[in-house]
Amino acid sequence: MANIQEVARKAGVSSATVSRVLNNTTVVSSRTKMKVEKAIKELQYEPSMLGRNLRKSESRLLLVLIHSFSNPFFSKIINGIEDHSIANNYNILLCESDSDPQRENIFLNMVRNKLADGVISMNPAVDMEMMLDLAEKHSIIFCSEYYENDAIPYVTIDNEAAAYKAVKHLIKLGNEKIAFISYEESFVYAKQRRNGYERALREFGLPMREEWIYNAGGLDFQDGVQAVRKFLQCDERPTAVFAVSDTLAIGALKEVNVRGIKIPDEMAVVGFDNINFSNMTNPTLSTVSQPMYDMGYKAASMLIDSIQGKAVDSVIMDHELIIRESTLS
Amino acid sequence: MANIQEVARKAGVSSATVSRVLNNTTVVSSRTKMKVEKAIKELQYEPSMLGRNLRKSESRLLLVLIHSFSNPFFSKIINGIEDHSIANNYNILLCESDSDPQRENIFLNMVRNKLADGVISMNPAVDMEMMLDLAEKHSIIFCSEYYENDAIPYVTIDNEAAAYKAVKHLIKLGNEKIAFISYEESFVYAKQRRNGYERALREFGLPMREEWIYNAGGLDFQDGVQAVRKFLQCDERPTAVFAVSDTLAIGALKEVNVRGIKIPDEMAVVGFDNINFSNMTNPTLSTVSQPMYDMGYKAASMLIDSIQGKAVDSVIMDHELIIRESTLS
DNA sequence: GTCTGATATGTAATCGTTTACATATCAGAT
DNA sequence: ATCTGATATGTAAACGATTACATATCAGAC
Repeated sequence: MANIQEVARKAGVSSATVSRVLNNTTVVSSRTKMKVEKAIKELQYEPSMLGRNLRKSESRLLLVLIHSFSNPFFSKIINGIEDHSIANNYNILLCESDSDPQRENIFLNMVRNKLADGVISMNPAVDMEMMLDLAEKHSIIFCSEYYENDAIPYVTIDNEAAAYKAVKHLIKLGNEKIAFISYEESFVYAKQRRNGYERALREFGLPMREEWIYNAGGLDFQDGVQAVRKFLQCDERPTAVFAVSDTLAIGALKEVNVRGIKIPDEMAVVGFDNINFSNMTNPTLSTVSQPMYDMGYKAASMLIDSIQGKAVDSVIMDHELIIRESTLS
Repeated sequence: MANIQEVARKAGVSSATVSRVLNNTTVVSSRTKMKVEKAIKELQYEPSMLGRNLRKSESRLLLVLIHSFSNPFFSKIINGIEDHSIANNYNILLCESDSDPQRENIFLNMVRNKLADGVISMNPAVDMEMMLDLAEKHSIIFCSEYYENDAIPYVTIDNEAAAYKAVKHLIKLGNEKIAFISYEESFVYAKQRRNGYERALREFGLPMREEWIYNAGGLDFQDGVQAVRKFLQCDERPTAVFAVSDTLAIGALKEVNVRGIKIPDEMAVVGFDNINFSNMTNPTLSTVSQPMYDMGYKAASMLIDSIQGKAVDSVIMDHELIIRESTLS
């Protein structure tokens, strides 16, 4: 593979001039420019990013940490991240750290090792201390899940308000026994959603029972199925379920269907995230929609700003309650 | 940020020795080793991949091309790719080229520019000529979708046989009017699945009608919905549907449900891919399962072999027909 | 004919590693 | 005391770009 020196030799100029042609950085006379371009074509020269990256000491790669590919919630966010990154000549290194906790370390080493210029973390299970430490020398943005002080900028929604709105909607429909499918309340988003759930119940003077709260072991459909099985064993069977995630809600829907319980009359269900599927279930699922694409786009924009040394502020985006058949009589 | 020279100076050795300690490449006396490790710790030194990559002229990055994140079919494959890559000190650069055809060029430039050491393409819409050209100088593996000569190694399943098996299953259930939801028959996998469909019909002497074949405009749920609407307008209404993708089949299921048509008695449905969600629909979806994780794992293994100059052979993996409620009376 | 400033190009250092080759050191054999 | 071979370390040249600085060229003004 030809390098810049060979191109220079062939064109009868110096490598500096070739570089100038390549980057359009200074004026090069049109005659030399043509000579250089001819040489490039003849040698099928392609500039090496390795050389350029070393010299500029940047990789133009952004690390994106997610918990798991299998949750479709992330795909739209990633679309947003990717679009903005590519438009700014960055590329993304998508890393799933779910399966193996020590894998996270491998990934974060990439930014320490200059293989990535910055990080967008969407993984709520991330080691916060490590992130805080890393943030002192590198650019980090949280997306969706974040750390509850302003040490690291984030883009998210008001989870508490969204959950409150969802539960209030269930209450307005006449439900008084409302169950909650939670997940890992050490995660900020889960805790906030629970707070919203509790606030709504309190505000309307409704009972709050431990047995109506199921702490799922994961975010898979199957975990939602389990939750409903548990609820159906309660002495006082709940008449509505709010889940912190659509995947859980869809599993719940499934199990309610299987048991022949009528939705929403005997059991109303609301999820969270508005993933694609939520519109394809039977019945369709009411849910809270986050502006996923925009969140990703904004996070990427914030990260690139931060890499370039600009100050960035956290953002809280709008959410929306989407009412579908699972709460529509 | 400290570099290797500073570490060397601090430890009172040469940078070569530091490098040797770092890479465990030659024997270093335990006393020097300790000195070096102490210096590394004190300076909080982290070796720069940029320097290393340039020197070794490799990036240790694998480019993975997919059509779209939104099809969950890919997520398991990517898991397999990632696991094998990371175990071999590679990382993956996941690229979605759906939205923008010229984006593909940006991605493929990464391998020309040495930013990626090889490519796994799962994008059936990829520009084949460009890939063939690229394959002359770089390592490329196709996964799932491939090019029908052996110029570029691939890992896939026998799509024709799988489709045949699925349709035969519908026939055995007593269906004689079987519709087919296809998608872009310029894609090898779609064409092969159609061949399997047609072979089954022919073999059992069943009619094959143009109006029972719907060519979807995309792979979204909504496209499956459209397909069923079309089928229901036929003079002779089909009693079964085979779709080239679970996403299409799930859309079909949805629309059939909405119309109040009984599944599977009045309309049986079979999909393809066994995505997670296919088990959560109501009723659950019969489908063809591909060994997605293994396919990804194998593709990564083949690519790394190829990068290291080994010869690799294409692989055809096993598939399995999974029978669920949508074809179970 | 000299000077000035603008324009175009070349020179060489630099980014941070790895590694071929050279050299130093030392134990054990003679 | 010298030699040998093994072991440990150092020297310096890559890898392939970018860029500060120096220099060459030239048109126009005097």
